[in-house]
Amino acid sequence: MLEKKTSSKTEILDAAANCFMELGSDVASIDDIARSLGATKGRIYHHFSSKGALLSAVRMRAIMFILDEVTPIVNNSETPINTLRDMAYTHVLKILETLPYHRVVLQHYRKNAAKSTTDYERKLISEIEAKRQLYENLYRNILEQGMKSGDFIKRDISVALHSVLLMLNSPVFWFTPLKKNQAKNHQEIASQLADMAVACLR
Amino acid sequence: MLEKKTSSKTEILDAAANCFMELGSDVASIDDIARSLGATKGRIYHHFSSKGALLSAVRMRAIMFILDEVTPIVNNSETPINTLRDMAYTHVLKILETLPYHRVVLQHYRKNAAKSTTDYERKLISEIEAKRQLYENLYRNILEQGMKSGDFIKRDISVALHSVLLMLNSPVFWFTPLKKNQAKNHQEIASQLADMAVACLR
DNA sequence: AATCAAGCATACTACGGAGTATGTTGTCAA
DNA sequence: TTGACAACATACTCCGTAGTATGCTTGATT
Repeated sequence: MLEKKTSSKTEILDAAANCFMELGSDVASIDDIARSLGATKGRIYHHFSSKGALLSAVRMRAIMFILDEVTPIVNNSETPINTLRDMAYTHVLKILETLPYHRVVLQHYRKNAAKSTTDYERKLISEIEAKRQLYENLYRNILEQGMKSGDFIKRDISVALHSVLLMLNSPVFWFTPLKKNQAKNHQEIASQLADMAVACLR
Repeated sequence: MLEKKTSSKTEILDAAANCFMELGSDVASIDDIARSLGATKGRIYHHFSSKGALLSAVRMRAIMFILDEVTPIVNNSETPINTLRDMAYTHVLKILETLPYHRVVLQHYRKNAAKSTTDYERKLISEIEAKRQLYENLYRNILEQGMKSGDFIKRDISVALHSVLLMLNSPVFWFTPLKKNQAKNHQEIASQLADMAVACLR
């Protein structure tokens, strides 16, 4: 019964991610999302208190996909280069698996403040921001560590950090899913991007 | 009189770029833009036939900023490495100068199809896409040339191309203008990003 | 068997925003 | 000086959409 509920919720989240991705989260209406589910508004408002809350749930889920996969990699006492490469590879692979969610996230990379948001929605947004910071710091630490040890060239930490992270997110912009050899294709892209990410730091 | 007209138009474009940047092009209303000009809708609709046309004008202006600066660099018979570095440096510098416009562009990197667009607006969008393709090909040619000559590592051309271009656009995401040492700051960022762009290809 | 709530659907309201129709002012040309 | 047009402002209309209030159905519980 609890599983029924969460499965219905994630089904809504998946549909919302797709609609937000295709039309943009401002243009896509709740009715659009409901229609893509073969349902009506009632179903969505039963699970989410507002459109902003639904959007935040999509964004949070996107971040947690990545955070849950990459966090365990950090503490394995490898060299900065190998650790970063592992993180980058895993990041790209997971991005490609859950692409619609991350397309939505990138729509909101800059546009933080909507026109009218409630306190509750602002709280959700700040929670998302906290997770994003957490994730960013994983990379910041590795970069600082690598620059200190001489594995990486010493650059402005902020410029390097953002550039690398954005490069790892680049498939969100251009990747189009194919049917054939999907897994292999994903791995190849992840491998190349991980190589480039490491390369641009040396 | 003609100058008066174009100056009023570019003034509107600047205001639109700022509003679109801050609120997102879907949320920002024509009234918002007019208000930021101390004017009303009438002024805007006198110069632009619709909101979509105004948005397209902003996007087109953004691309032309860059295209006009970078295109002349290509044909100077330098090595691929030096040419690419020059292109990248110029690109970043111009991006930083005209930041609001490019923030708007990036909001629409994926979201091509709005909900209801007229034929005229679709024509504007296809013209923008053509310019974007033109610009992309400048880099594609240099990359192919450099991979052939051995200056660059042979990678998937598409992956490398998009990654480099996105890296050069990365300040659009994180850069916040300061008052102090602005020009110097711009040049330093451009230099670092150009270095990284070249580095990740070797 | 009756009750009750979860999980929706249906039918409404309210409002913001795009677009339009029309009015107003300044400027230049004949 | 007048008429004509550019460059706006003002005052509307109309429609889509977020949100709500309420009704319906089904399965679990007592």
